[in-house]
Amino acid sequence: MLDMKFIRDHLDQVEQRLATRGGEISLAGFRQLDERRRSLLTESEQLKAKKNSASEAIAKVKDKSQVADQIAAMKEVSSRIKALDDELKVVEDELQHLLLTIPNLPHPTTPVGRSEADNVLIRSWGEPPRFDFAPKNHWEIGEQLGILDFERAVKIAGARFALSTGAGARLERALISFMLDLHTTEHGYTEVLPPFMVNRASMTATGQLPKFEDDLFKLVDPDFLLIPTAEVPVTNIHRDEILKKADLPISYTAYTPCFRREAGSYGKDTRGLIRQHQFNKVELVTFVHPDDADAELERLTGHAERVLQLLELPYRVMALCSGDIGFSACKTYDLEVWLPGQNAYREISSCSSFGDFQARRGGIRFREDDKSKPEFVHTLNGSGLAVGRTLVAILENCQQADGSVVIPKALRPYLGGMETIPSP
RNA sequence: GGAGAGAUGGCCGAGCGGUUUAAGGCACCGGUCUUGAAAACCGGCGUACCGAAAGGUACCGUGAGUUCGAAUCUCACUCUCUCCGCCA
Repeated sequence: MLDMKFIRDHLDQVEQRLATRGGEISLAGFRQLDERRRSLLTESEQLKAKKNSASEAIAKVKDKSQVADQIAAMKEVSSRIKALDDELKVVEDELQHLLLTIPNLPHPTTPVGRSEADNVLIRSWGEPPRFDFAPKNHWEIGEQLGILDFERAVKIAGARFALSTGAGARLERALISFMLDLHTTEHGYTEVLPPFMVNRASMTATGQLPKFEDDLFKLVDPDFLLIPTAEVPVTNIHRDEILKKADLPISYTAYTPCFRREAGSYGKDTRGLIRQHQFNKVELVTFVHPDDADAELERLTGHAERVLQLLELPYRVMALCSGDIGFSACKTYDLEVWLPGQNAYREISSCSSFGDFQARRGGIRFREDDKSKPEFVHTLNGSGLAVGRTLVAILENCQQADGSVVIPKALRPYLGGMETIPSP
């Protein structure tokens, strides 16, 4: 959510900066609601002041019959206040809903562009492997090794679900442990294991609601929603709190499954593990002082990159353009891992800075010192990494001519020293 | 699922229609005293919104209602705790 006062004072500038996201966002409705709200509020509050002082005067008189006409007059005032407050509530609800549907302002360093095609290459790491045979897709490799079973997953659940078995299941568990250990021991994150279902207030704070309800899986109980990312429960750890400046930065890492409806992506990535209704992810979430947010995005992105480096998987870092960043983000770096089976780089992590956008929605604040007013913290998060896609990258990059897959060295201690997944 | 109890400021806790600008205590911050510290004493100490300011308004779990006036009365809901049942 943007600061209402900032929008009011910089209406044209806000409109222009939002326009770089594409689509059309008009703030004419905002101006109208904002003015109506303030005029109703002023009138209502003046009448309340009058009512309060009259009540005090009436209270001092013992014989109420002497002030019967005053009491009658106040009855009028009260009903007028009620009428004003009723209208005010309608206006404020509308204004609030409008504010909740306005996306974040792109960061000044976010490249301006319309689509994915305008994203900017920042750096790349590692060399795509050369094969003296035709490299296979991960679903071919996985099925041949007997570690991925898509057919049975369809039977159990449906399309866009996967069943890992044997070494596949163990590899995924190893990846989760490996990532969590790296982030907790070397990068200073605190591990958390949050709820996988959250309430509507939590989804609203991080920005999934009210606009993207269709992307979420809902339960019969309407109060609970399945998380599409650990960002939601973890960021909400500090919702409606005033943190101490000395506590910042706060860094959490969490493994959770993620549940996404993938509405509107029917044609895309229909085969394999790339796009699933349920997938595992290790997430990084940090709360920082506003002055540190820019540097923190670089650090956090580096922490996600470190996972790929230790796994020896080639990748590149892209700065998303204004037309491609998410609703709540002001700046985003995507890490794209090389996938030989697709002969392309594909997203494996998305690291974003949200400024005070989520903090304002969620009331996450800190005090500069004991005397000063609370200010909003800045929040950031990134995948560190998407576990299913990491499995895909390992299968495709580390495949051998004989159909076996060599396990990256860093992962072997988590697999009882296993060096390869042998071809059956 | 059944029965009961409760929800007040960072914490404890009083208040149960108008002397509450929410008592009192603890914690915290500033000061006096002291060689220093402690103690004692004095003062300060919530959040949000409207306003150029002065100032005003709202908030005692949430939402409605009664009343000239609600932390206080009524209704609904939510959450927490205790016991019973069920359960990994």
